[in-house]
Amino acid sequence: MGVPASQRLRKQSDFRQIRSQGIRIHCGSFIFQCLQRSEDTAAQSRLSVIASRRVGNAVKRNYGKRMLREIFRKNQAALPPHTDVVIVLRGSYDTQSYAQLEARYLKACGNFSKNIVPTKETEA
RNA sequence: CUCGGCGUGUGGGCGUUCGCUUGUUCCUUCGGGAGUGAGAGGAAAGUCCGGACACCGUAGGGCAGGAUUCCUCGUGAAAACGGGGGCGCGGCAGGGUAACCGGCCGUGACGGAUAGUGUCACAGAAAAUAACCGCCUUGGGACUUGUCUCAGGGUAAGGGUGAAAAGGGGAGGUAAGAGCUCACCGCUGUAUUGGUAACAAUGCAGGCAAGAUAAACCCAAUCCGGUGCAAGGCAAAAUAGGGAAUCUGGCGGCCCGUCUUUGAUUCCGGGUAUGUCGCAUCUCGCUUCGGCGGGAACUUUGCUUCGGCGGGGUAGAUAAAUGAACGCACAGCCAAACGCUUCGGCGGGCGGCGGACAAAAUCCGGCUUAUAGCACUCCGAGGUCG
RNA sequence: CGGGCCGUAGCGCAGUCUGGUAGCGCACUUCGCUGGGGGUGAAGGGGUCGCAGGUUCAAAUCCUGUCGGCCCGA
Repeated sequence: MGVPASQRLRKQSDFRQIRSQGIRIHCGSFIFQCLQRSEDTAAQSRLSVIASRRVGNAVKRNYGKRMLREIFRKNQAALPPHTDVVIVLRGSYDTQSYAQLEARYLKACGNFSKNIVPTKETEA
């Protein structure tokens, strides 16, 4: 796994919270969901990749998870701090290369940052 | 030489950088950090079998249920696999006038149809206690005097139907027929011989009594307690030892027996489904001392605990670790110039694309299925040369 | 990891246990009733029974293997 254990999402309650309160961005071959936690919790961003059986066999599922984890690891600076990310993989991911997936991921991160920053300013 | 097929083996290599999981050593401000090792497969897959291991405790007996099924030898804990043989079926070539015979190759879930029950559509008289037509015959009647008709009897040789028609095709025999009789073949029983056995050969007898189906029920023999790592242990947390029904007994298919005992079972509702252990050092060969057993006192031989040496192996994740980027050669696919051409193509390689099937999840042994390319054995087809 | 169920006409399902004719509803085609549509009536077409092999005279059905889909169990 390209991400250490402290940066993985594990609890069912975390998934439920992100699913209900987070922002969802469609990126073609995957769905990007994320939520910025309050600042008193752990400082690092966290990730989880979901690949259902509809995506393909075990080899295809694991390969997609690894690529997206690698993208997350290399581009942590693109995210606001202490953000939880859930990526739902779709079956058509293998039509795109690693570089194409990375570009879509960075675009989604940029959209998320633009959405989240003004709300923070109004709250402040 | 090319192409195709069955099977077996192999299952992309090297290097740099950035990362993940984990064993171990050291340091630590107990958060972690540093060093050094290890890190998917032949099928990890499907979950079709068998076992180890764990728990339950009706593990005793019987019934039910399930599994297996020619013989023999070997490996193995068992499932299973392999060698050889027997029998049946199919194919090939050969011998023989023929019946048939032995040979090679392939193949078979290959116990039992005289233990019993069931089923056999349509067609057909009849589908398993066979009389429709036909053949033969007895008695009565009619008349055209050898035919018809009525009542009865015998007959499985012939007819057509069907997947299958009651041993086979001949000779004798008869009113017509019939294993009624006879020889051969086939069948059953029995004896002898050969073989460890399955089975085969021969003799004698019976005299056709015996259709198919057991991947229909079933019978015979052998084996099987149930549940499965979501087994189960520990720790922590949470909560309402709540409500209803049934039975007075309950207990993992049922009964007997046994054990325990005053509550038991089922349903509804609620809560928890977190961490950790299980969960990763075994196997093979040789051998010293010792122990047990065999043998006859010595020599010697079989098994085995703790050791020693050597070979091989040694992943342990849990929203689930093996990845990403780049470079170099080696396979493979597409393919531009250009050359040859019998105008069908062949050679050639600028350049581009780019690694088969598929990923551990308690472990092990099998089975089945999926597999690009390469190598090898065997088989088949085509071409060329001698 | 361990269980269970289902693949039959375009769709939803019977038939499988107990072998022999593949059927029902909606949909589809043609025709009639109507000026047309809807509705209704009549007639008709359409199925390798998931795939492969085997048992049998004969397989959707029995047996074995395999592919796909669905569900349940802490």
